[in-house]
Amino acid sequence: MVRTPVCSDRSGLKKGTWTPEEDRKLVAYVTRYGCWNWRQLPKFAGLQRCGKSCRLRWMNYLRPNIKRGNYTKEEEDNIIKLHQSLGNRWSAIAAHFPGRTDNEIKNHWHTKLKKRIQQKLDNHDEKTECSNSEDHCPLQHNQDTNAEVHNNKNHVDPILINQSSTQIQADSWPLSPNSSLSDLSSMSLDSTALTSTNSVLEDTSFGPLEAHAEPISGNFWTETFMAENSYVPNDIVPLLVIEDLEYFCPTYEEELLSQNCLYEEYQGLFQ
DNA sequence: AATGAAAGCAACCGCAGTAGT
DNA sequence: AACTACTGCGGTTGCTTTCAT
Repeated sequence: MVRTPVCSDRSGLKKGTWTPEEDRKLVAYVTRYGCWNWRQLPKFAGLQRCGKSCRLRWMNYLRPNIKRGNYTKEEEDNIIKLHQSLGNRWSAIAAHFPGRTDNEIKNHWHTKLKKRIQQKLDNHDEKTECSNSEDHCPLQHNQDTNAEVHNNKNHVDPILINQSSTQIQADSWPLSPNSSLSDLSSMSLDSTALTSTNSVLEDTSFGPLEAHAEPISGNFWTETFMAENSYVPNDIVPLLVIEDLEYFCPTYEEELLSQNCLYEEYQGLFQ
């Protein structure tokens, strides 16, 4: 059996920037059916994309609760600390920052933080002229040890051992790979995602997926929801799950209306 | 206003890890 | 144990935007 490439142009798959229409289709599909198989998903969602591309788009931009930009000083300091201890393990670093993606943190590191550190190093070198003793260059020393740490998968993150920062709560904030429907009510929506989500209301264009998708039932949504949304704030869970199982998606249109209602309710909680 | 350089960012690619058979 | 199918990760690319001249 020959494995077909996950990403291939031979079948005319599209590459490059995602259009709002593609976003809408992806959000609509994942919102309704979840990510049961990324490789098959584009076919059923009506997308001329490879599964990998769909996954990336969802994970980095369309997934609910994504935070974009506006890094706080505390976040940046923590990224630097974590990078010193974890090296380039961006997903591990991102796990400490709810709503941040590994890709964005990686980009932020390369475009901002790395330069900042380099400047500090340069300044430090100028002031101390510590060219021959690493004992006098602790930051440099830390960077030098990164490779060693990076190569040791069993390395225990010292920051995790004695973690006092509220920003860093690896256990309580795993970066869920599969946030779904219910998170829509708690997400900090970027404009694209919001547009896409709202547009879902009008999208009934899925074709052959019906044959493959799970029927929408309480179990389907409950199980998916509970499994995939461990980081939904506790006070939202009852609103979304316990009280609203019936209310939750008895039909597609009602489901989508529910999302909007829940989103509005959630917004109301914080006003 | 035009243009080239630099910075920022979204997306792609290839590899590693893992589950299933 | 060997192989396939799939997911996830990190490195990298290249397009777009911003800035400087």
